[in-house]
Amino acid sequence: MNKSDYLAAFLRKLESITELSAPERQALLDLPVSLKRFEANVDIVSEGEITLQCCLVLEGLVCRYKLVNSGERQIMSLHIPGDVPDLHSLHIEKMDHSLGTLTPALVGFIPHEAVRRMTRSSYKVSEAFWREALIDAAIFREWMVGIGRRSAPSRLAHFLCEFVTKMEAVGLSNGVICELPMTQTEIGDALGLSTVHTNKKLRELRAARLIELRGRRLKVLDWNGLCELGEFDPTYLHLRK
Amino acid sequence: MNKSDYLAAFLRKLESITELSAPERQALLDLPVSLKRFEANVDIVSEGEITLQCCLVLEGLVCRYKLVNSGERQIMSLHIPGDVPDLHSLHIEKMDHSLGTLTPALVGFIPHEAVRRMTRSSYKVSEAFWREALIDAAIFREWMVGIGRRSAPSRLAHFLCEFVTKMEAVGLSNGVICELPMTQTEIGDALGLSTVHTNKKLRELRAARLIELRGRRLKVLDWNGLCELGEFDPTYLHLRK
DNA sequence: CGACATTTTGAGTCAGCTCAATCAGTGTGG
DNA sequence: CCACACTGATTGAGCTGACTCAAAATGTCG
Repeated sequence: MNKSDYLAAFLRKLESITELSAPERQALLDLPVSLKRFEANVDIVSEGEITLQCCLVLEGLVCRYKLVNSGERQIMSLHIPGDVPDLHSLHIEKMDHSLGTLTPALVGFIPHEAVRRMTRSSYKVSEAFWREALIDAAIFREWMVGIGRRSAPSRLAHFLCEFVTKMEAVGLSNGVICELPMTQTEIGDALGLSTVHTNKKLRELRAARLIELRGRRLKVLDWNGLCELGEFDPTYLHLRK
Repeated sequence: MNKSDYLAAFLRKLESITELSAPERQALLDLPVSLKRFEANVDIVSEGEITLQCCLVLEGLVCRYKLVNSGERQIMSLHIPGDVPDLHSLHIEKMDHSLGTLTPALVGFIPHEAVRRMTRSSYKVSEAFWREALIDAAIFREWMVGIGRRSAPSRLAHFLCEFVTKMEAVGLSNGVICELPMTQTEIGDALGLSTVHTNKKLRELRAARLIELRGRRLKVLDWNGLCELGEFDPTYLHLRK
């Protein structure tokens, strides 16, 4: 795999939400990227840091999180290959949260400098990135609604629907089966639930024959049932097609 | 009050987060705005609509919300004079949530057309708006942490700290006293709490001499105590100064 | 003075939490 | 191949923060 294969994941992601012209695509492929591997459960960028580069997830699963004083963690978003989870650092230098790995990961770093040069030379690219930030925000809102107003089983169902949909959009799932390399504690941290409760409700989803979940592998047995339970409507993901 | 007085609120808001040059300021003041009044508790834009204009809050309090099937509401953000709560509609046409008034409000509408012309002619303005969207997202994240991982009293305290801070940034509070024209039901909807529980915990904050809250008027008696209880750290608001 | 919206209170219930084991899967070294 | 260590999944037994229901008190405004 060479550099443009890596950037291809990024392109694929961008094109799942926006249309790009050939020169724009080329400009993106020409971005300078330096690669770095991380093991599982380490920070890529920590809260409070000032960054001079954006990071691009190439392999693995990455999350955005914050810790509260009691020591509990809230995971605020998940990032799969193709995502640039800290594009916002381009305009907001100081991180108000951390970015960490959930699995071993391969990450590409692109200097702000280079990204800014590109967004300033093409308003199309600039608007594509802006749009990407807006979709991120839409996902935050949807999670907020879930945490604030949905029951644990519904939240769980919604979470799984969203994950499969996002994985499918970048070709990492067929819509039925995908890798879900998170522990139940981590899933709970994303949904504002305790580990024990997450376990019990996950068990119920299996008992209801909505899903199969063994080890890191998720299989959706009843997509409609899962969507209904989670009140999942993918509009907020604003995917093309 | 004439048109540029209205746009001045918007400018003030933008300048609380970004620096603008004189020509940029002028271009913003030249934007075409049409005014409309709304009574309390009505939608300005509803979920599912496709919009061709951005709305600018000039007077009153506006919120972004979503309803879930059980009929419960989650308020996802509050918008005070100077805010453009649906700037995102510029790049995401279909609303995935509603925008409604909490009080009678005066709203200005600016055609997407005009905004887009301006953002495309000045990358500074474009980046200012982008930055604004990123700050919105940061606030969503912070609310998510609160709803997911903080106790009711802590959430309440955090909410009040944030509200006063935002009001102060646009000159609508002196940091101690401000209008908070929301019912306890609405505050609960913003925090993912029931009305009754909101009432009881608010009462506790008063009993602890942290705040005074009568009618629509909030007075902070013990700012440090309130911040501590709410674990309030304003970094995520990314205000200048 | 109504009529209506909002706040407050009390009582009882329950979803989700904590604590404390136990079980299962995986990897390691001998 | 087995014993041990470690991580993650599961279970059971309370506990409690937050919820619902219902009613009373208070405020607001034409």
